[in-house]
Amino acid sequence: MRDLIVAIKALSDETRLRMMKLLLERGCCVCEVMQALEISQSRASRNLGILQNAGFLKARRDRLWTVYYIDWGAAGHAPHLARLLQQLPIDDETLRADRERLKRSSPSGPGCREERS
Amino acid sequence: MRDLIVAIKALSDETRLRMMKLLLERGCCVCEVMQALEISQSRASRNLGILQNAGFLKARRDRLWTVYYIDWGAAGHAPHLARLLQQLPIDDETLRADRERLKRSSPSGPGCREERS
DNA sequence: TGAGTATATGCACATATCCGCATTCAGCAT
DNA sequence: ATGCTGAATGCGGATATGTGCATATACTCA
Repeated sequence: MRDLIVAIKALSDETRLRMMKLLLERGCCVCEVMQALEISQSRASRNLGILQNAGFLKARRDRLWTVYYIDWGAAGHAPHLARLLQQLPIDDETLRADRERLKRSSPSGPGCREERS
Repeated sequence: MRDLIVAIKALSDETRLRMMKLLLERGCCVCEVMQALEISQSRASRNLGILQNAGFLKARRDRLWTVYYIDWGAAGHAPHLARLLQQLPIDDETLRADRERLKRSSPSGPGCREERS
């Protein structure tokens, strides 16, 4: 039960829920996530780590970047929850904006190589 | 999205997860829940209230007792999550013990006095 | 090698969560 | 009305969580 609670708790935060909805579309590196959600680097990294630790994500290195993506083959309940989340129709303006910014972002886009204000 | 987060957060606690698994079997009054989970009255009442507020439960008064039960017709995402939780096979000793104590409990156990109609 | 870039992490702090205790509230019976 | 019982709640304190800042780490490339 402990792992189930860890998984649910990981989803019970707005930042991480937005991350999951984003990553359910496609894998992203940390800088893409921080651009899409307009959050700080440490916040992005930390919360991605929590999702990974809960069994939702895996990390793969691609040159300079660490790409996080849904771990559909993980043990435990995380994949079940991820699929539910994927099927759940959530009508939300924030999520739409995140998705929109993700399209415009890239691993080498502004915010990755350059500093933001 | 706010209501979804409230719902998920409600499930992200061990006490409340145990309550949900119990109530997915049958409706219970507060004193049955506190007996089955072996928790204090205030703890039971408070957490049942949180689950109700999140859209998972409804309360009905039956003479002296307040019976909580799953609200399958609730608006929002709670019923979806409840169904997932119901279908999720969780192999856990604590949950088994809770179920066992529930069978032995009644609204007239220690803390409750009378038989139920 | 050393500079540069993406990501991770230690720390401090504000806020949120959970609980027990005691009290209060609400319904039933006499 | 009074008394009894089940349930809800205000309060205080311990613990957990989320964040920014600064720094450390890991990796790439010249």
